[in-house]
Amino acid sequence: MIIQTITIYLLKRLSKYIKNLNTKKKITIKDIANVLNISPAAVSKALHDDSRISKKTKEAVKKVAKDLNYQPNHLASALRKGKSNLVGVIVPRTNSNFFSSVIENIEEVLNKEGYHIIITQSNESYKKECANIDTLLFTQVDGIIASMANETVDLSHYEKIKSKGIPLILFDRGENDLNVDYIGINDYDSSHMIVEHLISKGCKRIAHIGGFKRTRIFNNRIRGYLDAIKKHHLSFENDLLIESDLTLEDGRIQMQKLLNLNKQPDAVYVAGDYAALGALQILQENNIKVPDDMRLVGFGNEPFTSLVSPSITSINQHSADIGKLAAETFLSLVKSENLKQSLTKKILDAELIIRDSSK
Amino acid sequence: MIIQTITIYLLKRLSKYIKNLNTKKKITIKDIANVLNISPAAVSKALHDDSRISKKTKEAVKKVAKDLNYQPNHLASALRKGKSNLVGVIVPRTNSNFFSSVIENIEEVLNKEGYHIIITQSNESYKKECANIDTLLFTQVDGIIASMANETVDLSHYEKIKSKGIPLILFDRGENDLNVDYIGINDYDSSHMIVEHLISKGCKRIAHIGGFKRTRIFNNRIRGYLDAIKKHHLSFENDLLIESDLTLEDGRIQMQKLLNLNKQPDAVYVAGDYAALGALQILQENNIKVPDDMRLVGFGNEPFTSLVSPSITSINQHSADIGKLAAETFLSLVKSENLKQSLTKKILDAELIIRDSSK
DNA sequence: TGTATTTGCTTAAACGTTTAAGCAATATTT
DNA sequence: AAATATTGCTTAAACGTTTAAGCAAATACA
Repeated sequence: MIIQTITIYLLKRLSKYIKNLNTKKKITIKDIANVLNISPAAVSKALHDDSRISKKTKEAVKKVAKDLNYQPNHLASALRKGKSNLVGVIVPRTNSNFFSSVIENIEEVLNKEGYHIIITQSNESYKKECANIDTLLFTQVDGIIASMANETVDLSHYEKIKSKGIPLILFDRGENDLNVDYIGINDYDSSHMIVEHLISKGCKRIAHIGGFKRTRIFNNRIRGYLDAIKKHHLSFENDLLIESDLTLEDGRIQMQKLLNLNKQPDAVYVAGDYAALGALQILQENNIKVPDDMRLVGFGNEPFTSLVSPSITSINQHSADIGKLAAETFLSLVKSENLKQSLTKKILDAELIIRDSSK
Repeated sequence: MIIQTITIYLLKRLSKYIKNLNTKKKITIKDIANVLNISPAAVSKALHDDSRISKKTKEAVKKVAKDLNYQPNHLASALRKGKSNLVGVIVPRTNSNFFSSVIENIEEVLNKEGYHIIITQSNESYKKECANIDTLLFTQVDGIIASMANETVDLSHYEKIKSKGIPLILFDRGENDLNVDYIGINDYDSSHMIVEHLISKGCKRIAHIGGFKRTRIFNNRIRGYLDAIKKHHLSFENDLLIESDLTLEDGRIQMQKLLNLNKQPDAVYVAGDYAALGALQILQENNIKVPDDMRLVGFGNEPFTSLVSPSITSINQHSADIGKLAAETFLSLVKSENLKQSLTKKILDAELIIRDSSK
């Protein structure tokens, strides 16, 4: 009898609030507290399964929260707790399978720990990268995981992140001078491996359409290429080493340049798969048989490399592992109280996937 | 003399605070207020150029803010003001030039009004799209501008946005049932235009590699194609109409299917440029001359369409205008007090860009 | 039985901002 | 000179949450 009375009483209070639902006023923890005649603090604790709240209260709170369609205000909790549970991710672009796979895995690891991610793209532009960092800092992210734009040489905007005491993790496109955690593959070794593979197939004039020298990873690939050439006493000509932005379009342009040489190469190693695809198109348009007349190797193991004909030999960068490691590095940084970042490199070995284009 | 004394006094206070900079404590307006011996309210107003604050105070506040490297806490102001100045953008993917250009223009328009954007990608996945919406609502965005994933049929997660009273604007991939603002091009007419262009070139068996029927825009393109075929009394065969996810890879696969038919088509209209590129690759690998043996038309006017040879005829979707219109629609919605969204379509006319592949 | 511990809450302050209201002091108008 | 308006601030509350501290009541322990 008494219980029934109480129930009816509560139902009345509830319906009063549900009526107000129409008038767009946001439901807060206070509203739930009012319905149940308990304090907002108790509601907050109940929603977070605090051990000092009775099971009965917890259930009641959760039921009312659901009935009222309560949505927690992230701004308020972030402000109070001093952390936003948001992590910013900056990539040059999201179109490549490599970056989107890294992002996917970052997200997977971080979601499990209650973090959400905000993705931004620099489009390889320094200016855009700065703007992205500003947006992320503005949003009060708890950390930033980034891969640098091609254009970036000045690092002051990254220093800004560090100076705010926010964990910064770099992957793929990193920079030693920043003294932060870095996750990547062994570009030098991978490059070396590619050249030796081509040499083993009898190639004598191996060209390299590389990325920009100023970007560390591309520089490493170029060094790996040069050292392997030197090691095997092959002739090196300046014309055979080309810098490129590694887009499909530029791959076409640079390949055409190589074909215009007096002495054409017998193999081309392109530091990116999209540019390699462009190169392949030009070769086919010029009726040059791949791999018979010219061997071709890409980098990145984009899905299409196995789909085109001939399929393109490439390097698998273990994007999933890189993403997971980056996220885990962030988590371990926020868990360790005294944030003092240092240059900690995690270098994964890459894998050469040999396909028709170099057989 | 007095001024000098005051200056020295302030410098001392300042230096005390600057010393504390090293101990990572965040600088707030309170700190600035302490340095200058004024109230936090005055600082806030000074930073916002309130007319009731003297020029002298404003300058002093801004100087100290800079010296202390003050960064406003967005969470606090968002909480207090009840708006985050953040707008969420959801796209199927950011790789296509169309979407990245739309995003760029959204950003340009919104930045001018003090808004920042958060980009999320659905990767054409319904599940991912729901997760994106949750992240954006969690971040308390002031509005959402979205283009729907291919997979999406259930609209309840979009209804969730509407029910929270947050402006929702759809573009390109929209859905009438949601009754919100929509910006797009006239897909039906564009499709019609393409078919008539091909007919004018003497084509009799025109195939269409289209998107998924369930997606409104692709359905419209299919209807435009069918109606144009019917209007000109061309024969229609089921085999000539194919559904595709419009990736480069699938373009290759579907083109191959068309080539395997007993009676091959003499023209192919592909509803996306990437898939059109894939189709072109297959045609060239099979030594089919484009446009002589087979005419080809794409959709979207991606930059590479003009770069490949033969260059590909395509439809310019006016991505910049779409982005600007979407952003402006959002702005006008937040400015109008009583947010009551209705199905307001802004349909732009598209433009057929005729290139070598259909000449 | 009395004492210590645990349970289940409440109170109140805090996070960093913005803003309505108010109040002197100064400037302008009559 | 008195009345009014403007300038330049301050005070205090608010946004919605979390959390340290505290306090009764219930339970456990000796």
